[in-house]
Amino acid sequence: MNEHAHISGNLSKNQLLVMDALTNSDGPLSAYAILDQLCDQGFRAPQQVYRALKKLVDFNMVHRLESLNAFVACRHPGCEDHETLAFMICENCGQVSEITDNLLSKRLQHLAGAAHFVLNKMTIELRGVCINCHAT
Amino acid sequence: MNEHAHISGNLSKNQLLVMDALTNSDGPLSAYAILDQLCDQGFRAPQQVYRALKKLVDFNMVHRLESLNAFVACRHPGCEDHETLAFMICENCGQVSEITDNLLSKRLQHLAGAAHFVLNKMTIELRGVCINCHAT
DNA sequence: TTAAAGTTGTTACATTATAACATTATTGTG
DNA sequence: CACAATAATGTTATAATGTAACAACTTTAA
Repeated sequence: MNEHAHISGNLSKNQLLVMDALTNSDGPLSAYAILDQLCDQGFRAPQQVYRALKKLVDFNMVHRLESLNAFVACRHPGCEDHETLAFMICENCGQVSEITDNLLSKRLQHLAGAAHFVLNKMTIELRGVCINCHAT
Repeated sequence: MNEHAHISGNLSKNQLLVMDALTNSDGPLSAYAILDQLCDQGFRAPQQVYRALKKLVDFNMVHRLESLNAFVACRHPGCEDHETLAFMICENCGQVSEITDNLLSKRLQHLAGAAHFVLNKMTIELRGVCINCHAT
């Protein structure tokens, strides 16, 4: 699989099945929830899900939400040119929205730089209640 | 247990044992690593650890690192008046340092506010290599 | 064509976390 | 003090999440 694998036509069978499950879901899914859904398509063991997820995360088509132990399809507009930085996760309805913000990114890089800390990865997850769920 | 429980004299026996284990550790510990350490003191089941951890996290004496599934004693200077916002986690030595930064905090609140998202909790974890570990 | 890399299937196991129930200890109030 | 309410503890069992390891098959590229 080459560096253009993020075009879904290049995905393997299992990768495509897992990607579809996530894309068709309203919100994040756990690996085992995906496994349950894909039993009909022949999935039998968690490895089949985890292996596909690993690739999809590598391809930046799927994000892992650390605070939920769950995975979500990338829904950021313009999936090619962005770097998703943060997530807002509604604790009521489960909806996840992605944040790309240059000021935030710069500030975090500054803080790391000031500490001479070489950044590999940033995990930023905001938990709360989305606009639809606190409509009074 | 009242709102002054974060004074360690007010901790229960198990809470104190778990707190000591974390305080004496170089870096974060998993719940089961704590359990192993405390077998000598009579700990037998994970619940004993998880229950103490829950309280210590409530008291803001311990932080949970979502990206590690591990716990770390609060080492932020001036443990009374701060709100730890973020963590830098060295993937080489395991050291964790805490970040309190007003600009970062304000930016995140602004982003949430702009989306009319009511913030409950922020999880910000920076993974990388600390200054001691990339000394060339 | 054939070696390398990628993908799949499968069994077993490791790690992390919670449910549920019974009991004991501590605290605040009349 | 009595005693109700709250907090803490001990324990067994189970749920949920994630990996190791091995064997086979498929695709890719020289």
